Amino acid sequence: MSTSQPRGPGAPRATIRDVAALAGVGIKTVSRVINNEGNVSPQMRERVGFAVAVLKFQPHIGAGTLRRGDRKTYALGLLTDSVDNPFSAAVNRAVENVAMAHNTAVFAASSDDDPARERTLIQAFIGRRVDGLILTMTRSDHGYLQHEREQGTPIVFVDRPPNGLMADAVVTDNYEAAALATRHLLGFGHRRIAHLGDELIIQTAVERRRGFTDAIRAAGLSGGASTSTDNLRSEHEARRAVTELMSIAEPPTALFTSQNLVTIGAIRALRDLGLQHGVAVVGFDDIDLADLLDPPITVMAQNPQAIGTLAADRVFARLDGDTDPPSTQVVPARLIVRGSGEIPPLD
Amino acid sequence: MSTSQPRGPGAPRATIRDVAALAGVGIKTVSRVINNEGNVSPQMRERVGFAVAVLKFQPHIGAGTLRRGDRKTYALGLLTDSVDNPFSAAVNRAVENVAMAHNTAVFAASSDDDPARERTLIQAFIGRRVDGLILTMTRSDHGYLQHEREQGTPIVFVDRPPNGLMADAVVTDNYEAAALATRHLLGFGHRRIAHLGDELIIQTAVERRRGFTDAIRAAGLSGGASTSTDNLRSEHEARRAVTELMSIAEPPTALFTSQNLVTIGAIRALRDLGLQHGVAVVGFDDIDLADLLDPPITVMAQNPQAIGTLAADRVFARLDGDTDPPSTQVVPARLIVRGSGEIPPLD
DNA sequence: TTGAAAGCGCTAACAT
DNA sequence: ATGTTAGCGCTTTCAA
Repeated sequence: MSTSQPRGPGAPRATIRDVAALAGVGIKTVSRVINNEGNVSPQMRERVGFAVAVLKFQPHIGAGTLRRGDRKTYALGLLTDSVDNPFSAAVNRAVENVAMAHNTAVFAASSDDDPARERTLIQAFIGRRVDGLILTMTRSDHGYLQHEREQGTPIVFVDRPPNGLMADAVVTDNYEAAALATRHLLGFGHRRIAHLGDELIIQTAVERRRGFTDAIRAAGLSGGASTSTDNLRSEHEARRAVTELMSIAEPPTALFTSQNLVTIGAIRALRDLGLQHGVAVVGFDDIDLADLLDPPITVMAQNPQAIGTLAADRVFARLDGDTDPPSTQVVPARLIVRGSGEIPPLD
Repeated sequence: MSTSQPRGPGAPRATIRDVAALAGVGIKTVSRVINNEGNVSPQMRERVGFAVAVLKFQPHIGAGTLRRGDRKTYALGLLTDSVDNPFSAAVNRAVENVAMAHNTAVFAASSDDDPARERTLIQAFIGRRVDGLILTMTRSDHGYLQHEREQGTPIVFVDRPPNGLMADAVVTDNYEAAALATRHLLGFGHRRIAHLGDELIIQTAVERRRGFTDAIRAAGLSGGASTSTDNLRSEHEARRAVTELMSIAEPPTALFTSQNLVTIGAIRALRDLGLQHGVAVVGFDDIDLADLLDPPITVMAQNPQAIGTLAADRVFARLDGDTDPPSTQVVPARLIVRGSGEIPPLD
């Protein structure tokens, strides 16, 4: 084991010039070798390769970016609500896989669905001249992105559509998926269903709420029978909301929880009350171990891997010169029936 | 909503020179303003600010890096096994929080515990001249990092100690935590305990296995009574391994599963066999919803948030000139007793 | 307080 | 097939 300590720089970092000097060639020849260009004799290639190895030369990608025609940084900016959220983490991994195949690194950042933080992080990406942006945005106006688009930077919105911008997007049909989930509950005879939703600053929360409300109306139920609690920002808030909800006079017999953390909070609340087998639950987003719970949780599952992959593919297609009009790709969600969503109403 | 499409660059991106020209000042003055340096009159500041706004000028951080004395890119490289793993995702988020406070962006990459991929990704970080590296490594030799350290780049190892390098590290005491978990099972009278472990290419897997084995030996049990199954690389493999294990003549009465995915695979296998209440389980790493399972899962929980925070703090301390000898910080793990680990042996 | 010139490490354009 | 020169957008150095 080495005992040397990090006492700051030892030998200065080798540059392309150092390599050229050691190999006794011009710097352009070194450039040709490290970029695998043609018109280099095998002997040259070897001499340069030797010098590169001796000096442990690592080309400075940023310096190349500055001079290169295409100005590529070989970096992407990915913004999600949080790298720590399982849904976003799956998107993140899918994006990384595609990016890696294109020699591209990924900056990952978490907005916490805070419009100010969101903007700060995007500016940071732009200042670093990322080749493309993959963004999960709040509903706040983000027209400020237009300028960056005009510079030619591909921008793809994931999970939620853009606001005030015509741009590529990869999303789930949240309205339809929520309506489907709601109809599933209606089909089992429920007439008092509660919707528990995320912050309405988030576009998908609005869509899911609409899908729920319209499905309830279409079933000919009065709005009063079914309720909606919005702006639940954490598992904790969801838990409290459900606990309160179940204590009212005629409590709901079924819950539609419109996001993974909300679903978990609701399940905890029902457990606390011993109602997990008495109240039906359908959640939006799949949850790890949902099948091992008692009852197993029925969910409307999105496909984050597909969403991430398609979004990254779109970015690289644009970088490769695709000039088709912006398009929105809809990734299907699917209902996974496990048990919690098939509990009939008690009364 | 705008209808313009992304037809490649419109007006070219404004540079510091464009701003200077529009404001009728020298570029150094613009530089002073955007970097908030002193010695600029208020009038100048405003004139420049106006031009910046008109042109929507965004300084090119990479260009500055090239010339600046400190050479900082204001970017960090974070390598974990996968951004998609809940443990790593929690580390990732903690690192991001610290980095953001230092105006620094985070490249996040997933090694899949593959030494070749690991090296490729680190080279990519180095080529981008990140200010610091936070790495979760396999046990493969990584002496090649020494050169980068000598260039002054702070490197902090997270979750697993470095191999062939004296360097900062932030880890859990895996040996002790595994021994503790094993003693917990022994305390309930188990004499046939199975260890189900991750790939031995991973240092922590080796440590946990050692902790298990030593605790078994210290209890005066013959090695034969307790078994170890290693190199389980997925939930699926763990599930199969446990299924087989339970079909032998004298099957174990307790399982120590040394990683989150392995724990989940084991739980599924026990369920399949209807043994979830008959065989004790203690898992390493906490699992979402572990408390809602039947039985709730007892785990030895690490603290990924603390690990990520301390690692990032260490990087920035080094960047701020800290020259203390490399140190290893040990973050405590704690046993969370929930039920599955307190099931007594049947025979 | 302000600005002109040089140069960071690389690639583009143009010799040879 | 190889090398020379200029210059990417900034900051540093130094002069005014």
